[in-house]
Amino acid sequence: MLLVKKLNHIKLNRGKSESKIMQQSQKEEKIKPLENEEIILDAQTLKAIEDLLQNKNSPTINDVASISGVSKKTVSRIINNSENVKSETRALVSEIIKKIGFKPNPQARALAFRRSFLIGMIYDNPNAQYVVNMQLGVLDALRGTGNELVVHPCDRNAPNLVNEIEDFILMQRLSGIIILPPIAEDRQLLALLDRLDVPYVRISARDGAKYDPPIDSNQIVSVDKIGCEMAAVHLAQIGHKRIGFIRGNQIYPSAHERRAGFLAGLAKYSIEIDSEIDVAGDYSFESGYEAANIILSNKNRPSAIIASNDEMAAGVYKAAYEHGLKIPDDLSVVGFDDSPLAPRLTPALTTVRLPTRDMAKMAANIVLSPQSEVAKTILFDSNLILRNSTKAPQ
Amino acid sequence: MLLVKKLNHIKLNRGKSESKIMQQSQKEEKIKPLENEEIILDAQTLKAIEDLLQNKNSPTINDVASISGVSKKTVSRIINNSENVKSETRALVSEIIKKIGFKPNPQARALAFRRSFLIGMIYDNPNAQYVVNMQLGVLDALRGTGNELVVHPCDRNAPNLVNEIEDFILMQRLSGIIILPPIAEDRQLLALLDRLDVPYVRISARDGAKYDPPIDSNQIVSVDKIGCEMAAVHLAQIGHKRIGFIRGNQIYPSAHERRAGFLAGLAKYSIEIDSEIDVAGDYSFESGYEAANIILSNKNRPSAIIASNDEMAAGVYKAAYEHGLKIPDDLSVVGFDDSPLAPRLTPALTTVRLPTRDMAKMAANIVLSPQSEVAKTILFDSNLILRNSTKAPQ
DNA sequence: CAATAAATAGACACCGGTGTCATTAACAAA
DNA sequence: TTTGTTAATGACACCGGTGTCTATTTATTG
Repeated sequence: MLLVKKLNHIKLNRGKSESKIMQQSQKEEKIKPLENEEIILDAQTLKAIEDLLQNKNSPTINDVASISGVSKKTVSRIINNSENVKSETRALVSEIIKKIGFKPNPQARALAFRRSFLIGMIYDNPNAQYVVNMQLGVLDALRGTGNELVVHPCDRNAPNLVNEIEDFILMQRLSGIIILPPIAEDRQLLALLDRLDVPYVRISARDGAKYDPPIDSNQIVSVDKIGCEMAAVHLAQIGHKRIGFIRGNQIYPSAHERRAGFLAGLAKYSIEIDSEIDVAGDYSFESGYEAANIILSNKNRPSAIIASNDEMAAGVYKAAYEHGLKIPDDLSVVGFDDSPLAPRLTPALTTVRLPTRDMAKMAANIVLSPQSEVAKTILFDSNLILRNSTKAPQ
Repeated sequence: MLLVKKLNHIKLNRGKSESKIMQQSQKEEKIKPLENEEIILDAQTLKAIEDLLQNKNSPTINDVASISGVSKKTVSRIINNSENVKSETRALVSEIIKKIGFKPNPQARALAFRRSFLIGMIYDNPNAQYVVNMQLGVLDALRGTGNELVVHPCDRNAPNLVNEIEDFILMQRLSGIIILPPIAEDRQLLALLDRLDVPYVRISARDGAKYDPPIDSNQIVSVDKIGCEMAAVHLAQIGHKRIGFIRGNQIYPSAHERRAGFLAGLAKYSIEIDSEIDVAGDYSFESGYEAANIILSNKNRPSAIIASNDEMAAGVYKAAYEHGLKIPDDLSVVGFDDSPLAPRLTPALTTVRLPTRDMAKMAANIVLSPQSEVAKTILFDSNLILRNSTKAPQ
């Protein structure tokens, strides 16, 4: 076991002659460490650490520097894992940093780096569970990186939305931005983000490259289509021949993707879509209720309904109840989102789950990592969660 | 209409003699403004502003200072609404600040002020809607104050919870903290907050002063009791004589308060509580389901059940369904929280609403305002939301 | 072994504000 | 007019880090 003695204790800003003296004494004291070195600090250093810890203020980089006997720039290099630091120096200073519990001040770093180590999450989404899952996912990725999450819900209809968000980003000097649907499709906002030169990731239900004009940015895409296709296939497999569909709000890409999945599933079983039971909705409970009323009043009532989200599926439950239909015996229902609502409905709702939290985590990781030139698109599959709201038709 | 000319354009850090010259020329140029003064800048200043706006970087306090011809300290005073600034100076500099769109850099201020203008929200709460409402309420209060919200969900069972939160607070130098239940009752955490000397507000369902030992801190208290009492009174009024109750998790004060409200309501109608239908739950859907099964299997089945939250009320729906009981005809149900679930259940659930968002807004306002010595307690009443899950017994 | 290059460390200015204290201006009282 | 007092302003250090450039060691090479 070898020792690394602390370098020395002289003041900073010393003159040249002093500097030379230091180097000499240093040479004498120091012993080169092997692997698995153990750092042992001398009594004087331990005393200095002790004294410092009495102090109520949290230690600064200057404290570390003076105790270690190096310049604060060297400490800075070690904090930031920069190159060109001798491994012994690094080991010693790291030890002292740990001993005195030094944590670099984020505001000071922010000032010097010209960015805040804050990640902003911008959204206007009514689904609380979705938003919370996204926050949790981002925090999963941020943990231990020294970054924090600043949430910024907004109103997509506010006239000065773009300006407001610009102020937010510029003032806070955000290190990165994650933007959730539906405003992740807002062209003006995306133009702003491109202009501001802040790393950002869009979360969406459809690949931006497929738009016209295409959106060229990092994005996390949930493949909503797959899940809806699985739902349709599931219903067809257990014997349903006539299946109603309630669409989402058409301004969201997700609505188109989900319906496309539904159609794809039907196509596999050569079932034709009947426009009379393919009804518009807007993702709200009420619209689901109304759409279900239309579908269930059809002279050739379907034996199953797929709703484009769980809210609307809950509306189907209400309409079924009023039509005297029992779920799943008289009517099978499938939702989308696997919201907290789904398992709590009676009977529990079969639905499609998106890996929301994982998507957000991935988004944050991309924002944190050094940006490559080409925009990344990462796809996440959705999948079907079977519960008790579907059954073979009678 | 009178004019305020800009003071002058000399460089900062000028010598004394220069300084005198400035003052003289200033006297000649300046005209005292009346109320409703209109600020007119001279051509030279406008040119300087023009030049600055070409620059891509956001303007700094030095830019404002040099254009206005005052020191940056004076600009600082104006930003912070300090005293001892001549009203003309203030008007002029404010005008220039507006013209060039100067926004003080929060990180620089944070460094100098030794606090970050970030408000932390600390919680471990599974109810997404509750959390999101709290966030929205806090943001309502923060808007326009230059503060931002940093969210910090955590795990109440983590062994190093206190240390982790201490690091969070100290490193980020939070300007204030809002802490949500249930961890707003955690004694260790509260001890930490007291020790750290950061303004914080607890949100809770029971007045901390009533604890033993009492908690002495700013707090926003929801009076859960009132709402439950109203629920019990409502059921009694429409004729229910035998009412079941499902308790919440007893580690939360809310559980006690809600049950106390229930008992108070019964007492008003001289209804006695039967311990056989006063069943434990833990706020989860499953526990509600199981408790309801116990209650509904009672030989003397009650005609109504009050559940301590909506989740458990949804569990009651499931149990009722399985017992072949129709809500509300055979069984009335009342929940608590007015979660998004409540109106989406079939039939829509009568429940108690807490003014969550308003509570959070108030909490944030307290955290932002200069702290008085005495701890504030602010009460918010809950109230009953009537929907379709209650009906006179048959 | 000297000459040269590469690795390591430090000095100093700077990021963009605020605190403290000194200085000057404005105003009231003598 | 002079003096005393308060209002208004500025100079300068400082908050706690990083960037740049220079100086010093150490390693490499002819």
